[in-house]
Amino acid sequence: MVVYELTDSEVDAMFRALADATRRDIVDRVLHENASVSRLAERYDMSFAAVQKHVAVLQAAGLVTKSRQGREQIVSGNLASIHHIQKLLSHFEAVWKQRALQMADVLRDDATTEAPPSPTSSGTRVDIPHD
Amino acid sequence: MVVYELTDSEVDAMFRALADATRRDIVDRVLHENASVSRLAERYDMSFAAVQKHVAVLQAAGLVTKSRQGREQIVSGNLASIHHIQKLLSHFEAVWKQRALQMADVLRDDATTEAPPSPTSSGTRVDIPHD
DNA sequence: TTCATATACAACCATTTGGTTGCATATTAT
DNA sequence: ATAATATGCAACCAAATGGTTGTATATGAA
Repeated sequence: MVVYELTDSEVDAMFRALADATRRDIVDRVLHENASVSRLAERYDMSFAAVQKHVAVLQAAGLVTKSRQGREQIVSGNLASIHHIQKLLSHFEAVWKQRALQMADVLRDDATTEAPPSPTSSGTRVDIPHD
Repeated sequence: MVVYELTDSEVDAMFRALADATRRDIVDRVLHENASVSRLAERYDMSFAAVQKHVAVLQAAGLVTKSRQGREQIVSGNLASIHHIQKLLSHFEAVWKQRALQMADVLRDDATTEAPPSPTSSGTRVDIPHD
C-alpha cells in the first residue's frame, strides 16, 4: 500500500474535496461502480462543466482517478487516500479516548493543576463512542 | 450518545472545518487538553482574531465547544462529531471492499456487462488496506 | 467526410474564505 | 476607579470556490 506521508496542503485538499455533498455523492457512486464523467453528470441538476469541475477537484485531491476508455473518461475511487484520512480521524478519536482515561485518573487526585475539570454550560463530554 | 442524522450542509461544514491545517492542529490540541482561545492563539503565527475565527469555524461545525470560565473561553473537542465523519469515511471504505469482493466474483463470469474491468493507466486499485 | 458524443478549458460572476486592523465589551487585578 | 487581560465583532481585502455559458478538440458512428 505504501501510503507515504502527506503534506498539510494535500490533506487540506482531501478534506476540502469532501466538503461538498455533490462530490461526496460522486465518491460514493464511483466506489460502487466506475462511471464516465457524462454518466455522472446525468445524475445531477447542474451543467456538465460543473460536474467536470467537481471531478477535477476530487482528482486533484487524489480521491478519484480518471482513465481514458475510448472517448470517455472513466472515474474510479482511490481507496488509499480515503483510508488515509479515515485513519487521521481515527487518530483524533484515539487521542480523545486516551485523554478520557487520564481524566478518570485525575479525578482521584482531584484538581490541583490549572486544567479546568468541568466547564459550566454543556460540560466536557467524556463519552466514549461504542459501535 | 444519540447522534441524530446530520444534514448535507452540516457534514459540509465539518469537512470544510477540517480542510485547514491550523484548524486540524487546534482540534488535535484541544483533544489533548482544553485551552482558552488566547492560549491557542499564542501558538500560531497569526493574529488573535484569525485564531478566534478558526475556533468559530470549528464551533459552527460542531467539532469543538466553548464554555466560559471567568474571562476566558475554554475550547474543548467534541468527540461525537469527529466520530460521525470517521464513520462516514469507514462507510466509503466498506463500500469499496464490498465491491472488491464482487469484482472477484465477476472475474469468474468474465466481463459481459458494460462495466470496464481494468482501465489502462493506473488501473483500478483493488488493494484492501490492512492495519 | 460528416455528424453526434464526450471531454477540455477559458472567461465571467457572486459568494465564501482566511487573513488583517481597529474598536467595543467583559472580567480580573491593583 | 483604573488598568490590564480575554474576547467579540465589524469593516476591509485578496484569493479561492462553485456555478454559468461558450468554444474547441478528440473520438466513434453513419
